This record gives sequence, C-alpha cells and structure tokens, in this order.
Amino acid sequence: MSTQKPRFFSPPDPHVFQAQVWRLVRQIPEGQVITYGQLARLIPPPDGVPLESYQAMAPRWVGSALSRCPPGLPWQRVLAAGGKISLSGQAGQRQRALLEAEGLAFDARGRVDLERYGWQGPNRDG
DNA sequence: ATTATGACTCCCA
DNA sequence: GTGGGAGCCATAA
Repeated sequence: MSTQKPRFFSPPDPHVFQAQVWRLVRQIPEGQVITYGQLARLIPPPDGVPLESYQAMAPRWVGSALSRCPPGLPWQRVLAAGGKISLSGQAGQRQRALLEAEGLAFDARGRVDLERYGWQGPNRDG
C-alpha cells in the first residue's frame, strides 16, 4: 500500500494561516490552477517554524485550510503536485468536473498540464 | 482520560 | 515509472 498513517501538525495560528490560504485561493483566475505546495510557498513560514519543517508540512496545512473553506471559494483550482486531483471518490470527480467546466483538459492519468494552466501567484498575475 | 483521523510532497531503491 | 517511508500535531466524539 502506498498509503500510510498521515501525521501532521497544524500551524501555530491555524486561523491566520487558513485566512492566508483563502485569500490566495480567491485570487486564482478561472481556468488556472496551483498546487498545495506552490500555494504554501506564497505564504511566509510563521514565526518559530523552521523553513525545512514548513516546506514539509505546509502543503498539508493548505489542504486542511481548504477542507474548511467558506462557500464561494474556487477551491477546485488547488491540485496536488503534478497536477493531480487529491480528493478521492465522488469529491474528486466533482472537482474534475468543475475544472473541466472551466476549460481545463485532463490527460489519461487524470492530470492537468501545470505548464499551461498553472497560476504563478498574485504578483505574476497578468 | 483515550481513539480515530486528517484536500501533501519529496526522496530513494 | 512505481512504491514505500519520512514528516511527528490538533481536533472531535
């Protein structure tokens, strides 16, 4: 099995962090996507969190924040590394359907082309 | 108090 | 390309 018990901790200030995540997700243009890890790198590590630990755990923090995202957020535009959908089952199919409705194309492995659809962040918006 | 469970990514064989 | 391991806490019932 490639799955093992996931263990991770929350950021020092979960509310602050999730607000950062939501703020960024809100800015992702329609038809574009970003990965959990990429999104995490747009947020500076909280005080007391070594960069090494942050890079390891932040993507999961992003996922956790996304699981609690308020209605209206384009949460479907956040994908796992490699342009894959992380959600499984019906939720995953719903995410794919939403992205396809925005014009994104999935390959045979269920991945999107990050080179083509990837959003580089608010500073690269253009 | 204990138990179950979480929207991830990188690295190496 | 594939598959297993590391990372090592907070929250809800």
